[in-house]
Amino acid sequence: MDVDLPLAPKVKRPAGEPCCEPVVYPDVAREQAVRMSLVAKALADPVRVQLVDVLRKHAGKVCVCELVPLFDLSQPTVSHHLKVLREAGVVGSERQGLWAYYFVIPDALAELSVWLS
Amino acid sequence: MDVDLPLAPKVKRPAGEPCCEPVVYPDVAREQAVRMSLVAKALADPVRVQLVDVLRKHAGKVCVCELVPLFDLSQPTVSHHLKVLREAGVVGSERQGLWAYYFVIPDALAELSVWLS
DNA sequence: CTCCTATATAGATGGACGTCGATCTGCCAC
DNA sequence: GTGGCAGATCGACGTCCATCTATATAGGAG
Repeated sequence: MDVDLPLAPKVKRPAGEPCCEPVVYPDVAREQAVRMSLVAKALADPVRVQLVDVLRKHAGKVCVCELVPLFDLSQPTVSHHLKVLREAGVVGSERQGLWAYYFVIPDALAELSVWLS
Repeated sequence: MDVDLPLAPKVKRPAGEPCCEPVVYPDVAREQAVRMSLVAKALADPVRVQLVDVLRKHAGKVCVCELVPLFDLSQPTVSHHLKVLREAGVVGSERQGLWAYYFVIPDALAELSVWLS
């Protein structure tokens, strides 16, 4: 019962190699990482990337009736992807009579863009 | 049976508004959208964003044993996230004895970064 | 060889995602 | 009012994802 139990961590390195230097990681981005991962998740589908691409290249509002025939998808599916982008703050929408128009919100992509470059 | 079925599309516009102008969308990016969405999916988790952030700020190889204690996650979960990043081509790995070192592959983020800016 | 350590893999589980058809909501024309 | 149209929402289905525990692999120490 009173034997020496080998419980001490001891951190025995197999050789004299340092491996884990005591480098400090100041955790630069916790909330920032959450924000950027949400934008990345909104872009984690090729359809949504193409939707944003079309909206950005148009530099103005684009009617949904123009977006739907661009894809081999049903209208509800395209509407769902637009909703995902809108809830991520990447695009905005506006109704005019029967039609709905979507546009990009450039600031939403800025943080991720800066971090990537 | 021989009545006039109202099958003609007719595209009746509620008013004289144009709505859908005949703008051509040259489908700038189909495979490109797939590639970028795969990179975005790899970044669609805050843990993976922070992993890439740490690796980029270090500008060299970082041992896994340094990455695991940065998160409140089990070691297999961190290993899983590193695998996701590696399969997306965002990071690379290298074994030295017992330890494994990970590093960023900058070119993987270039396409998405350029497109975002 | 045996023990220990660092990492990867396997299997399970609860939850989220992409897609569809069907339906609902407004709006315009008549 | 009725009818029709654009778009959004709902419910369901199959698949993928993030996490865990448990186990496997592989290399060094003794």
